[in-house]
Amino acid sequence: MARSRFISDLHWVREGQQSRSQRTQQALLDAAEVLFAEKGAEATSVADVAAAAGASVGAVYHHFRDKKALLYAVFERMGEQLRATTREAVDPGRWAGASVLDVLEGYLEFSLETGRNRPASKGAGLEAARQDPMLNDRMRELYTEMNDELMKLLLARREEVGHPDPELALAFVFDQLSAMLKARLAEPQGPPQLAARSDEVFVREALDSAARYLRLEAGVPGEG
Amino acid sequence: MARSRFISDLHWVREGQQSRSQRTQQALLDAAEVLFAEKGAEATSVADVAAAAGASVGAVYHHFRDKKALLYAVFERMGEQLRATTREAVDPGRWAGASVLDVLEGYLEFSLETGRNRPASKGAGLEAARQDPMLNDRMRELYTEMNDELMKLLLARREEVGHPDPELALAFVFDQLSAMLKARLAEPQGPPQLAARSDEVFVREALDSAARYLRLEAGVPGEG
DNA sequence: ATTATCTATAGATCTATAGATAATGC
DNA sequence: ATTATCTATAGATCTATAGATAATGC
Repeated sequence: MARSRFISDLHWVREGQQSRSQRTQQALLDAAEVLFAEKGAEATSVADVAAAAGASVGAVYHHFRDKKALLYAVFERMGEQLRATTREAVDPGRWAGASVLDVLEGYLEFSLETGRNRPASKGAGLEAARQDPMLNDRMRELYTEMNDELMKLLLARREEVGHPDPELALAFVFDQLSAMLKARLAEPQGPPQLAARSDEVFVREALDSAARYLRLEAGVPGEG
Repeated sequence: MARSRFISDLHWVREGQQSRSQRTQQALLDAAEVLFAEKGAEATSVADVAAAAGASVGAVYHHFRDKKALLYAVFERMGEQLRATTREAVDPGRWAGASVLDVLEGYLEFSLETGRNRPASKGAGLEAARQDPMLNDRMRELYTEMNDELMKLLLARREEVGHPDPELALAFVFDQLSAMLKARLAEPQGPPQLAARSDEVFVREALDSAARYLRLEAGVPGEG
């Protein structure tokens, strides 16, 4: 109790002011995220963001130099989030003893989960990248970093692969899966044939396809 | 000569005025297409479009009621184009005697070619669909129509498929290929692993993957 | 006292129109 | 004469700021 009171006190020394400030800042970011993802950044006025956050235009400019700074902040927040979850997901220790198929399954389920979790975050990040060349480059870096880590996990297991060119084949499968995930998670976009099928079926067939193409020695799980 | 003069005369009866008008209209659509695809429709002003087309703002409003009408026209033009090339590509007569793999190969090569042909057209169409819910629905219809035709071709050949659920498997492969095509053709987007590889390698591996997953009787071309 | 927020507004676009000018068509 | 185009501009946003008001912190 004494300890928790102490921590609380420490917090409260500066928290009243700070927490109010941070609360509005987060509210502004949340609102901007949703609106940018929904209508696009250009179509969203600063007044829209302020209203959606229950704040005023002045508050926006107190927290962010200009509209572009708000766009950058939305992007950065998404980037941090993506980076954090990715770091956790590709931790090599986590995958000790796992097969290629295990890693691919983990990638699929992880992506489906995080993708469905906060759809606006990713949408707003993509929108921000579309608006600004610099952010577009940063987005590329983020994905490259993430992809490299995952490819490392896969390449460390290339002995399992019977395809004549294991590196090409693993890159191809990775491309295949990320393209399908992107299509499946893109909210307002085109209608993939499989949209109606459950995630379980999708994951099962995707892994079956990968296993056969890669010619994995272990064969297809659940089948001779 | 007489005949060609006659036709020319017929043309010229109304063509002077009309052709001038149509030329500017096309120039406006071309300019809008490129700018919408590049910067987005919101970020493109009517004055931008006029300037890029070498015309004036007034000319834009002579041809299109408002900016939204211009957006619709850009979309419609893309739709017509897509529909025309698709009709030609999925003509059943064209595919008499072709195998599942032949059809898939045709789809890949056709998509790669048309996709690279006029990148702005598709980009502007997608952008237009993003701006307006009605266009988003029309886009869905267009793709559904196209997909249905192609799925018909594939389903007519389901006897070749060894996968326990041929309909699911064909839908899955189709999804797989269209997702990969989309990623491969999306200009300023993320970096797929395979971007560096040639189209030939991409097509070859994609077909190999499809053949193995579908368990096609004919086996993989060029391999045992 | 200091920091956060709000209200009101100047200045910069951007859309759309009205009226003038130029190019065809008889 | 009729249709296409241009120039100039009114009216509607939208961004960003300045100055006033409200909420914490000592």
